[in-house]
Amino acid sequence: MVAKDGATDGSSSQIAQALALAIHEHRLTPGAKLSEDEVGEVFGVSRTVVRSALQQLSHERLVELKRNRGAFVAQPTVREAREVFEARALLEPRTARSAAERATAADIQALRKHAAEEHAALDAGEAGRSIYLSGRLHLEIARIADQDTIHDFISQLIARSSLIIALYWQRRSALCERNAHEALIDALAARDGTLAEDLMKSHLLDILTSLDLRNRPSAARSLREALG
Amino acid sequence: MVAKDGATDGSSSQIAQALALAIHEHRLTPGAKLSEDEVGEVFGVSRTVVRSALQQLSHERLVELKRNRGAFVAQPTVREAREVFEARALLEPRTARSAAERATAADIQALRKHAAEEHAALDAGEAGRSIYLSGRLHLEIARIADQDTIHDFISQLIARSSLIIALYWQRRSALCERNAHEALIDALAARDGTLAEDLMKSHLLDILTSLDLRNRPSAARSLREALG
DNA sequence: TAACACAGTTTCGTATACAATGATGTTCCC
DNA sequence: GGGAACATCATTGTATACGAAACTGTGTTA
Repeated sequence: MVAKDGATDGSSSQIAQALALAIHEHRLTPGAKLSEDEVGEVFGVSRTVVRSALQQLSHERLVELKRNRGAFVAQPTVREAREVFEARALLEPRTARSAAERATAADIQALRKHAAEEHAALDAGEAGRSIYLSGRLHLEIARIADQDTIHDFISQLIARSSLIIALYWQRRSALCERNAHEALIDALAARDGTLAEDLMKSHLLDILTSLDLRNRPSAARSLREALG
Repeated sequence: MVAKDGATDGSSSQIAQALALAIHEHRLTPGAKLSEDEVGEVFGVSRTVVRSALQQLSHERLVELKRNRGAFVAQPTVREAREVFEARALLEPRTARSAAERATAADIQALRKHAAEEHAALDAGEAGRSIYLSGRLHLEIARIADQDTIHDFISQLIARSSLIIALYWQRRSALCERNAHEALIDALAARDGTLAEDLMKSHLLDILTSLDLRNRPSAARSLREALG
């Protein structure tokens, strides 16, 4: 996969992507029901292809399929939240190191542009989009490391992180991100693999500790509203 | 998931599991075509549920779905082979350390039983089954570490490794496995996390270097023959 | 008033039918 | 005889239909 998704097998993958984006940007919140009929009507396809899309998302752990009950946007538990960041801690620091060793000037430029977009979204008050773009930055780093398999794993973990943040984020300490990403990109630009690895490690720890892993506030919105 | 797969949503997952087992044990070899009609006839279900099963397997990278062409048992490239073991090198050693720190007496006993089965299969000349059981041993270690998310990743990597071995294995050096697994279990039994981590790391390296990552011998067998 | 039972409605699970795409075999022309 | 265009066939992609399971609301009863 990486950059362009050449293997998209038509409509079902497109719908899965659209739904995933809506989830990433928190337009669809954890617990929201995804009725097959309703999704099918929104996208103008039959339930057959919707089922295929939902199954894809279920395998990425973005939606949960309950037998005879339907599909719902996943609600990661506290335990799952810890596990996801445990896995990221295993994968991303070493990947950041590889990325630092491989990054080209064009890569660095793309990363900076990405970070700028993220800041712009944050300044514009689009919190959901900024979180999505923040995840994309991590993914871009994984892409630079040029390991598709690990990239795919990180992709899934970031997607789930988006859900986790939606559930367990506490308002304060929203600005730590900015400096962290800047420093990371600087390390990559300097080809300093060790520094990049350390920064990524502490960055992930920062995110984890900024979560409130006790209670679970939630808010389900309707599908049609989220997809407009 | 881990041990019992409570979330299996009925027939399609069962069929996916049956096909996965056939692939693990090399009764279905890389490149083999999985016709929807044929699979449906074998299992006595309609194409609808077969498609669902094949889609599951495609997400696990065990089968490749080619649009308008059908489903085929995946044929990992040399690059994919390297990537899979790269990912395993990132995940499994640290997981082995966690497992060593958590393993109970019952866990160790289960591991030894598992290893015994593996040896028995190897002695009985059931190469395919012994490879499958070898993978299961790695998976059991991940289960002991009690990290479902990482466990799932490792599960997928081991499944793909089975395909890689089917394609790139060279006959000689079949016995290194035996000692490696014994030593690993000993380290876990001794609660020596550092040793377990090191052993796992070198064990994975051993497997990788025992592969011939240049040419690709392959042999497709018919579906009905493999499934009896 | 609260709890239970039942029927109605909605939604999912699976099978089947039709349309579209790619593969195969044949024929015709050079 | 070789190759290209075409027709036929097989297989997948999608839609629809029917049966089954679960949720909802109402009415009855203790």
